Amino acid sequence: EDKAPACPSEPCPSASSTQTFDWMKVKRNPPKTAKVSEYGLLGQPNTIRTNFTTKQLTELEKEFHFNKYLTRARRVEIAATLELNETQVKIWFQNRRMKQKKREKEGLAPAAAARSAK
Amino acid sequence: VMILRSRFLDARRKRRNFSKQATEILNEYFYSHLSNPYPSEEAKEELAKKCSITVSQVSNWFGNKRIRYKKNIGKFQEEANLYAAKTAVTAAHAVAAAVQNNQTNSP
DNA sequence: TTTCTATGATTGATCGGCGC
DNA sequence: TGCGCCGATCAATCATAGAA
Repeated sequence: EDKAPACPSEPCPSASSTQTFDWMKVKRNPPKTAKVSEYGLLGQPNTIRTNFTTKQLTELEKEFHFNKYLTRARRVEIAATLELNETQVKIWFQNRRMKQKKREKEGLAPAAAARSAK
Repeated sequence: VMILRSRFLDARRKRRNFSKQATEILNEYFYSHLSNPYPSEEAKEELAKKCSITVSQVSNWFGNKRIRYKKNIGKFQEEANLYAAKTAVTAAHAVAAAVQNNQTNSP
């Protein structure tokens, strides 16, 4: 499954014992959260991770407990209220749902493990 | 910038390093699959069991390992050689076990 | 004890695939 | 052709454990 000799795209310039595989070259494109303005020309837009404020997170969390999924209207409303992009709100909910699922999974496993371990 | 970095005293505060054996197992898998260190869900569960940690922790470990490895390959060279030699013998086993986990590889 | 490094966890955002 | 979601992953950062 991974020992295919023809997979690596390159042999690797100077490796003493290991080569450079494709996964080591993977590069993510910078966030599109950019707001062209503010910087006029260059000055790297928002190529960095947005740091949500406690207020924004509190509001998002509150909304999440009310509804796990957002409607377009609600998304627009929240984005405006919290001064975030609709995409950021959408992504936040997406990540939040995954986090929730992960918690439920981690929350039940220990119980089952403890039960079977008894 | 007092910033509310406080972040609710995250859970990551009381962090515990994994046992030496666990790290040993994870590294063996990582270096014996260096061409594609992406364990399948089933492989993660198996590793989690062997290491006595959760599947999420296994995922975190591989995520951190991959990023840090490619960030500074040179720094891991010694470690890579160490495990490469150590796992060379068990490589056949790893491959055999991996055969059942057909991944998706398309350029 | 203080400083620096190794490492586990968190999270905003990206990538590829799927369904509509 | 496009959008939202899922699952996995990336990448940067946080805070601590451990080495120096």
